[in-house]
Amino acid sequence: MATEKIPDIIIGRLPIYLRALQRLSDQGIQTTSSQDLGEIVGISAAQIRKDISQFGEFGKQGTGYSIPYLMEKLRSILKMDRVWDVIIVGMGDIGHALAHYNGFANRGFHVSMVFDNDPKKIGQTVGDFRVLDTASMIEKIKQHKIKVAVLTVPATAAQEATDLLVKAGVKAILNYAPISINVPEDVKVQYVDPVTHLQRMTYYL
Amino acid sequence: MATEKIPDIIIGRLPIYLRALQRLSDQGIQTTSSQDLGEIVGISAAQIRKDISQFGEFGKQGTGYSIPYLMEKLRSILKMDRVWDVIIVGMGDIGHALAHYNGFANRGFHVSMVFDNDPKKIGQTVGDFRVLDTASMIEKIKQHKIKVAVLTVPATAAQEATDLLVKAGVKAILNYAPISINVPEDVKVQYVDPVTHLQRMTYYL
DNA sequence: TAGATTGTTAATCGATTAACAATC
DNA sequence: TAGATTGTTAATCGATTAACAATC
Repeated sequence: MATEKIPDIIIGRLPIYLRALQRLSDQGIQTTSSQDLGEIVGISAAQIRKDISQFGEFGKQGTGYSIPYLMEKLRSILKMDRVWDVIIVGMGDIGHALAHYNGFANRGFHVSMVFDNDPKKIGQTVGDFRVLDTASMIEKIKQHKIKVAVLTVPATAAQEATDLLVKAGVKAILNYAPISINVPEDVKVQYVDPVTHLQRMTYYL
Repeated sequence: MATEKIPDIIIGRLPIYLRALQRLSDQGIQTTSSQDLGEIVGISAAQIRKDISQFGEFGKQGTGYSIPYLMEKLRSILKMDRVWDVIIVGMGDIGHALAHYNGFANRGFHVSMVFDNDPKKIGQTVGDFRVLDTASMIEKIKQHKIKVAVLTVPATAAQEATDLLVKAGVKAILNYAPISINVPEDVKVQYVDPVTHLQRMTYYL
């Protein structure tokens, strides 16, 4: 164990472990090993053990890891021992789909508001939400102390929307717009662009 | 230059460069440097030069890279000098959103068919598509020689659908189901799971 | 020419793997 | 106890960065 700085690449694997553990847990399985887990997620057993051991000794020699215990630890490490309020910015098709997505609730996130700047969309209902005006976004974010946002605006609007989010105090942005966005160092961004992901694979075809 | 095996991590950055170049090109810009490009995408200039130089000498000392020329080269490397037919499997909210997404066409992908196994959805119209029965999927994939699929089924159906895709000859799967899927070595998978991506960031909050 | 920027080398830094003592 | 599996070390492997000669 060592609580120095943990590489980002390790942090990136923890949610994958957690997801697999949740799945095993749903199947009523109580215990797993680095070997088992590795086969499920496609990562070597040695790496899984090394990753987990960065945070403590959560396993037992001979028997492996208690799934509920390891999940609790991983959740706590990832700050998933609470529910995070999230906003969705941009009510196009993807924004709609995410507003309806029921996979957030039981995995630690709660969509609390959705925004758009199109007068035709503002005030309309999407799923359980009324679409709010982007003009009021900074205020609303500050009011609710929102730290996490999902960006589903067109590429042309992405940087402008990002700047608003940053100004309001958002520290984590999941960006569905197909463009790189610039943020201060203390703001994290993750990119979801179907085309970019597809292009990563066509090289090998 | 060296045409040995190129690391996957480099291949993964090329689509990001390409996307940024497209954007510069749309703005009428003809030339860029590793410095410029690096600032846009948040990657060091040295790394960009090194990545690009794996494939040839595409720049000019003193002036940098011709954007049209570099784009052409990157497209060719990524096999984006053609249009790839893609199918979407699973017509839930995300499948719907992707079926309507107009960002595929001008970036090298063409959605050719969409599938679902729900009798209520089969035969219905989604965007420009008629929803086809998953039961006919293997046959249709073989017939059209489809190599690329987008998987937007529920987690519980993901492995089964994957097995069908693999059996039919699909070699690249963009998986939106929140679960790790197992495929043979010669099949590539990219994962898109909003929750996993969000959890990668909450650690830092 | 002078200035700018590439492509590439060598050095550094970081991540992964293999192996095994410890121990449940 | 015997078998299994962890946590950790050392070795290997790979990626990034800094620096600069080459050259446009």
